[in-house]
Amino acid sequence: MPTPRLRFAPSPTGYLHVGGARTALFNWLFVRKHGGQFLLRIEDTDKARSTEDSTRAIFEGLEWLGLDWDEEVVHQGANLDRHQQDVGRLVARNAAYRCFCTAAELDERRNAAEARKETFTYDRRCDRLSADEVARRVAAGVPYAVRFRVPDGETAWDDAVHGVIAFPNKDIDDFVILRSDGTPIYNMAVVSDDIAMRITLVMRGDDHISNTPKQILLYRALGADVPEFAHVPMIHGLDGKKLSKRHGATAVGDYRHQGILPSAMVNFLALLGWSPGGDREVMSLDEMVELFSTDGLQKKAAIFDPKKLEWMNGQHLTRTPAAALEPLVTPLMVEAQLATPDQLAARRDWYLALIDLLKVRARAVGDIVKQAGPYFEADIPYEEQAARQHWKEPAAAADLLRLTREKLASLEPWTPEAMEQALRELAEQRGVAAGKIFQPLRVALTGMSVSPGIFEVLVAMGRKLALRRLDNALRWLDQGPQAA
RNA sequence: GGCGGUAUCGUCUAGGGGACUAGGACGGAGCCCUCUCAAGGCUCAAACACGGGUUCGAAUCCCGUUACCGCUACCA
Repeated sequence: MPTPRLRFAPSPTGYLHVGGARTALFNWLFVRKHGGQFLLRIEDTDKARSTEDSTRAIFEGLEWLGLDWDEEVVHQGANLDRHQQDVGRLVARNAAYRCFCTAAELDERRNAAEARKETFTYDRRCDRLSADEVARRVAAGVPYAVRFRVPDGETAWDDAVHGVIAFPNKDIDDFVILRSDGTPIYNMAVVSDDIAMRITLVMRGDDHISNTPKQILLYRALGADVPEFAHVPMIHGLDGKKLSKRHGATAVGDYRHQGILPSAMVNFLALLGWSPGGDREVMSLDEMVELFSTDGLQKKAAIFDPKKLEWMNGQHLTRTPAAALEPLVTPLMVEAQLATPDQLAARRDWYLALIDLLKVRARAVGDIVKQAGPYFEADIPYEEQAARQHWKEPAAAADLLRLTREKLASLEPWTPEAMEQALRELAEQRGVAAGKIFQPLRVALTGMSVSPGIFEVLVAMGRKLALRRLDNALRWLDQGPQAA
């Protein structure tokens, strides 16, 4: 087997779509598994729809996902000369011919055929023109397109995911390969570029299956080796239709901003249409490289389920070390005005421990920040629901909180074990369930009825801040909401 | 319409002639753990599209039907 050379060839007409990202991922996994090169080609021949911004978005998306590419990025638009030369070779070899039919004439004939409920196929009338006539029209400056003359027979290939697929050539029209303005049609440009890039395996979406016989015919006519093909399934939305804007976020950048980890995104995308076999689900990129095989590629379209992505993200969040999460979390901490980068850096060990404490309960990066407020200096609000439920009778609640404060103020050492012992003792003395101490304390400390274990909260908060929060809560309970 | 592709729980999938009473995961319901919420553990509901073959035996192989998807441009 020659060294594998695969490519990802997006059109820069929007942002990096999750479908494209997944196709890129499969290409990348194949190359990193078997060795070889993963190349990037920007199909920017459609100048009207291509933008610099979306090209950059594609690079950023791939980089974020960790899909690095080899060699220089190829811009299809820069290869116009070669595309035209290849068309010229096909005409010279008599594999293609000039067609003087205008778009308007073609439309008319197509409509007429449709009206008669017939399938329109180009009738090759221009292929029957004499050489003299063709020369005469060319000399006269009559505009022409170039059509590929589809030979008789059948075109088939052994697809790496579908097995043998065959098309009778009679069902393939003599398709245009060069427009009358001299620019190549998609199939022509792709084949010309894939030959030039020495691509050995074309792995792309299965919406290209019916382009493949045309492309194979082109390779052969050009005298080039035909590469292998692997057509991977599409991604659909929850309603079973092709994934589009109305299904919500479709750009990988959207998920990045929602707080999805790249490792989770890549893991989730890989499982949409590929399986390592067995029950493996949560995997790192390295593990996927290890396990990847085209045998595990699915034939049917997969539906994008955001719920499972969230779950997957939660899994990756708990497995990712705090030090790796920190660069993602810190900007959000700063944005939420909880602390400055310098303050966080000054007590990095404490900060990393806090991230470890909160990440277990997070499904998005931002969830860590949402829970982080109580551990920083600024005063906290009390959730109405929490206060109502756990501070039902203010006087009694204040009473218990005061005793709790006393215990904590003098507690030595400041450890979960000591805290637990002291507070359970208190509960016993007062003849109440331990939860009757813990829950009101949780509200005083965090303002919420949900948090990590209460002793973990106390440790992360530190004695000084914890006592201050208790004092604030007591003032609130004694004097009403205004006093806090 | 023509051509091509696909078809296992709601969703992602395991499965490649007998190990299938069809397994796992998400989501749903419930229980356990427990100071709350997550996490974790356990349990439950939930699928081989349909019809014919082939075979001693079919989710697995073949054919047809149906449904869905794609292509059918001087779009990509």
